[in-house]
Amino acid sequence: MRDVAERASVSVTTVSHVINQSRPVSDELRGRVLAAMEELGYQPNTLARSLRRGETHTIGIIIPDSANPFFAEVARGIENTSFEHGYSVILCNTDNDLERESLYTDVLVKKQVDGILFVAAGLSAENIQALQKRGIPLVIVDRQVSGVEVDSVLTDNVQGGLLATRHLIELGHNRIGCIVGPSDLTPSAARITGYQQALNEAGISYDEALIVKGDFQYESGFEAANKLLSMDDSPTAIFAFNDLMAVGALSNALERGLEIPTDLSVVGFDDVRPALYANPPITTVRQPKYEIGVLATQMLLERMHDPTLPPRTHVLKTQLVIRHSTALFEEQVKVIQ
Amino acid sequence: MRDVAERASVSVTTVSHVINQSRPVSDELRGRVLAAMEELGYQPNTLARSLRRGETHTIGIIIPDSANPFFAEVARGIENTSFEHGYSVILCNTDNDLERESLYTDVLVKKQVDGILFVAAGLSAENIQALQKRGIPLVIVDRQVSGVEVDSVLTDNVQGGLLATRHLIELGHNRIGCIVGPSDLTPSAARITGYQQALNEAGISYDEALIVKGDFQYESGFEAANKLLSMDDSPTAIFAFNDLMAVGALSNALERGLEIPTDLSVVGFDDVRPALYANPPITTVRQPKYEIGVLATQMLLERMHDPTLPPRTHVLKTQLVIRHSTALFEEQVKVIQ
DNA sequence: ATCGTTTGCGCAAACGATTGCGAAGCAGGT
DNA sequence: ACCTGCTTCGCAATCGTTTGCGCAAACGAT
Repeated sequence: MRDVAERASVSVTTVSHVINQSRPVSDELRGRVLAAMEELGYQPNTLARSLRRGETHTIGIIIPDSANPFFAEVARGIENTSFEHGYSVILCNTDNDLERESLYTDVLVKKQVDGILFVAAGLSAENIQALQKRGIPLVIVDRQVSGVEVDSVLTDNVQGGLLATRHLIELGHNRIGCIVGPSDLTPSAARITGYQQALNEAGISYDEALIVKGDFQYESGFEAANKLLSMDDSPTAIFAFNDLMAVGALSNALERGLEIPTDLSVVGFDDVRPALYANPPITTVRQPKYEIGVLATQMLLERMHDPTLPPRTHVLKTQLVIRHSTALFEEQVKVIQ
Repeated sequence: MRDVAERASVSVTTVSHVINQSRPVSDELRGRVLAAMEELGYQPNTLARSLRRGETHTIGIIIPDSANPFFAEVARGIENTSFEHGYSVILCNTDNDLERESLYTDVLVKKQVDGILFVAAGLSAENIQALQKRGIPLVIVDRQVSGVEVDSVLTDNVQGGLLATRHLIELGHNRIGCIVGPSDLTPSAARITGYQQALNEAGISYDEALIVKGDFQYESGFEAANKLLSMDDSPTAIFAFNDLMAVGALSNALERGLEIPTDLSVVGFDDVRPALYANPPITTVRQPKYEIGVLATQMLLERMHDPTLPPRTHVLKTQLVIRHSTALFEEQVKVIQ
């Protein structure tokens, strides 16, 4: 910058001001400065600027696993809109490990990111509160965290659970197996609520035996279905709380010679690609994953511009996507007869 | 830092030196400084340090699409080992767009990342050369780029193509459809070479009609299989150049009532989760995706430590993973008879 | 007593920008 | 001739570190 100033016979002050258009500069000088910058191939030093201005044009995203198709989509939404607004993103996978989440939040504050998008590893609010104490703009995504007032974008998981279960009930099922997620993850709890609500509406009693716990991975879906389908009075339909487990359940059913959807209906959650790839393609509850990322980023940008904003939370609706893994229970009965 | 110095009644110089252990400090003073730091909750300012030292402890990763299961795995390998070594990663998706790749390389140099992991968007070496000119440590991953001498970690795609095709040939197939990728991507070209080589070995003539182009996405695999399977003399086996297309091909075959592997064998490439999820699970050529990320990161770290190193390139072997989408052609014949 | 070595520490100049404050020049009004 | 107000610009402090250079005390060895 000093070189530019010298070459243009002006002060660095002036150079700075023509770069940032932060105060009027005569056409004469502006021209000289621009020319000098051009000739020297000058590029402002981002670090120095950040140090001085206290903003890095970088945001952090804290996420359980960017290789999980659900989060991968969300992350793309984030990365894309960040890019459009001139922000870079630092990727932080926690593997649902609170320790790692804590280490990464530390890194992000040290790097002075301008804001953080946060998918909590657990329900502990500690790391989030630490960030709030430091006044770092923050929006939490997908998983609710109690005990903090903070911007958030969530999906209506109760509605999602309702949609899936009602669909199955309308098809005539009344023994509906449920492959749930870890109990410390809020989305799972909410989907159970939706499930129960739908049963209530239909006057079907809730049977604890039909609930099997998974961990949102394919393998656990396979195992869970294995339990469910080897019961004496096995369910005629399975509602898995994400698509990966649904695909696992499907595999298990297929492996034991069941025909889908004739012998068993299965519905998933999320609408990630693997649900579409399956044979038959799996009926599922769509979450607007990419849009979640976009929306969360927009909220974060707004908060960064105006930290005094009152905390807001957006709750996005889900949508039932009917494919070919679900069918009328009557038909199944007919087939048996 | 000044506050710390004041409180400990020492100079900032000394504070700096106890922090960095960059020169001996008496136990007396060190104790005072440490105490002062503790009491004030002092944390060194990374930005200022980076500005001064000229290193950011940040690396950039330029990648076509982090939501693609293949790259997602690679990225996890990168992120993980970066984290272990105290580096953060800035995620840059290019969508195979050279323009966007160029914009992102600009961002990364401006942000003064210490190094870059680069999966080229095309075969243009321009952006890479720009980085080399600036002396930024760099290793390119997965896709070869000609015209530059640069560290790289690649997979032996010829061997991969060979493995897959040989497997099919050993099973008695001699009309093997091939769903290839975009011709400007080096891995695809190499796999074709492997395919042809295997045919040669077996004395099977190469039939251009059996080659259909896809774009590495599920849908294109579906379409390609559709072409292949509606030919008069349709192939008895299909080799798709990645798993996503293999799954697409599988779906198409299933949809037209074919039984897999009885009526048609299909093998994929990469060994991503969707290949395992499929029914039947798909035989595929495994690339050590996560390890690619790890290795590439290690190479980058080494290069960062010693920029004078001669350019090295690691070529990783692939491995055939036999699952249930491939079977003997004789059996198929028997079934028909 | 003198002399070279360590050892321990601080001053002040970088790193590359931004910005409050003030000065100079010039126009117009009295 | 003097004051006022506007436009244009530069000085120098600042952001929070690192680090070359120099100084002083301590220390054993001649």
